[in-house]
Amino acid sequence: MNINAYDCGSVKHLSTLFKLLAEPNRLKILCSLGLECRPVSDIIESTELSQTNVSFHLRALREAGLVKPERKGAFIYYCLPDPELLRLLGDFRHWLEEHQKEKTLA
Amino acid sequence: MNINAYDCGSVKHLSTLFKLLAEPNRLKILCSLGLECRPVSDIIESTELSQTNVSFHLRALREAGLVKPERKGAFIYYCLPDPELLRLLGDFRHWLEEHQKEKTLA
DNA sequence: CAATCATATGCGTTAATATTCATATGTGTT
DNA sequence: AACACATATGAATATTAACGCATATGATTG
Repeated sequence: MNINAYDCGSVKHLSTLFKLLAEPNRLKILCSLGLECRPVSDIIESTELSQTNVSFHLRALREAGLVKPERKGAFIYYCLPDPELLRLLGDFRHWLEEHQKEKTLA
Repeated sequence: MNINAYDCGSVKHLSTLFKLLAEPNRLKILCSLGLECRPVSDIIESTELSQTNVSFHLRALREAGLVKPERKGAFIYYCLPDPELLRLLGDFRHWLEEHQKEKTLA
């Protein structure tokens, strides 16, 4: 039915993933986590976002399985269950840099 | 000032890129292009979107340099100037699949 | 078990983005 | 030059998502 040269698979899933990553504050949160597990209070501090806002974004990330909460006493630590994600982000960043170069050259 | 474990570089740029990719119809368009150059009419047909809408999204992609227009007579062909982008999309898709597995296992 | 701290949630407001409609521009054809 | 076709654009609307406030929940400490 479709004459696409390239199958992107479930566009829907990809797009929801990208939507999550497209929000600057969520990206900040992911980066502030890095490979470590950190309590929400740490994230609030390092991102300088409001508590409500951090919680809001963490929920989105959590529900998508991009971060995983773990209770430790009164604190809830969040981590990336799959740090591979950071590598992918790095790949994109790298691509962006190259891509910028080409654009300014052309 | 910042105790981030991981530097995601310019979050801003990454986020604008992801924002572009987060729109399902834009993704569709990119995939419908694949490695080929195609006139807008083709894109309209294969994505089944309205002409206006395709044009709208093409503009966004064009302004970001993700697609490049080239006039051929009355037609305007669009291509990916850097097909590497498709590979990155593939990486993400692949990651998503793996990630889903893990989630359902856990 | 009251008080306090960490985090989450419901709700209303606001801002951003997509979509459509009508119309404009640019190109090839007769 | 008039017409038909391909694509773009402006304005209005519709949809979606972010943010803050107030408050709820769950855990710890005295």
